[in-house]
Amino acid sequence: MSEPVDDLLSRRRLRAWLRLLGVARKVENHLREFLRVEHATTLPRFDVMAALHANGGPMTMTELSRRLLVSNGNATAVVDRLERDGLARRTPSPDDRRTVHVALTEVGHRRFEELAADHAREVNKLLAGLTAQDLDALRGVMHRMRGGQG
Amino acid sequence: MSEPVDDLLSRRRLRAWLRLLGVARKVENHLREFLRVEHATTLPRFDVMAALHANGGPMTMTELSRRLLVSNGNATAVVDRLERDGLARRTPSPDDRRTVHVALTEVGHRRFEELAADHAREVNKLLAGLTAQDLDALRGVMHRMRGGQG
DNA sequence: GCAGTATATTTCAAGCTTGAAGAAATTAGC
DNA sequence: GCTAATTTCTTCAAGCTTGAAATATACTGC
Repeated sequence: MSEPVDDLLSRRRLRAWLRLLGVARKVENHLREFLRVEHATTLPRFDVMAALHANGGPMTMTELSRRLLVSNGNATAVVDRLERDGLARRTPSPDDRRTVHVALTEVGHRRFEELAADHAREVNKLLAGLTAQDLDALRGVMHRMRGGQG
Repeated sequence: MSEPVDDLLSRRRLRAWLRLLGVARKVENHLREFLRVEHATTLPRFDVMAALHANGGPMTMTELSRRLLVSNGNATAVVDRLERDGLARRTPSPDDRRTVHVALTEVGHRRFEELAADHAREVNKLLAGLTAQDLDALRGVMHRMRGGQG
């Protein structure tokens, strides 16, 4: 039940994945450091705030965890801390008493807007070497990569 | 000290990064699940074993943490668990009493070889949609992406 | 040799993350 | 309406991860 993986293309795919992962981690580490030093916050917090901000209205915990590709237990923990710091707020859903609506507070929105601009600049700096052609190519590759899985 | 990031290329770079991160997380989550269900292990353990296996001889903790782009405290923790499970072994360096040499045990090597083959197959499956041209393109893009940072 | 500096590792507190189990509410089938 | 299955969220234990402090050793310049 396991054919050997030794043809050229397979090997190249594995190398490509390892390379991709390495580059992604390096960029992620850089951004984590940037958020910590310049804005005294963390990547998970930023991700949650970004999702809530982008969504316009409030989200349920499940929507949030699915969007961010993390477990629901994780979403609970990060939102707990954002709420503790006054950046997010939970309100019970009027329609469904199982669900909670999470949204940024006014302070949270303002805070995120500051963060987002700097974050975008930093990403742009890190990816400054990429041309429009690179972005075109990457777009296609990411699309076909994502297609491979459910 | 902060120019606005609103030109087209900058915006595309940000979107490309978010896309890349999303795809990488999805693949990573899939592999994590695969390792857990099929092999009762975790991605960090796999990464450490892979580094030790690939290196041939033993590595120091610092070499290991730099290779994997993680903190030294993290390397300590994962190696602790691998050692506890009899898969890795620490031996004091004869040359430098500050450093430790970490290596896989015999069992660790055998275990990793089983894992590695399956892991490679799984990656190949996830990336099955990528052609040789995609891999060429990705290679260039990753190279230019990495060039952007220290 | 000594003082100061740098390096290697571990320890620690805090936070992140997961998967499983539990509590509460909704939905579906009868 | 009742029961069973499903959904939503939280809690929990374990593990992962970080950055900083502590410890121990090695190096460098006098």
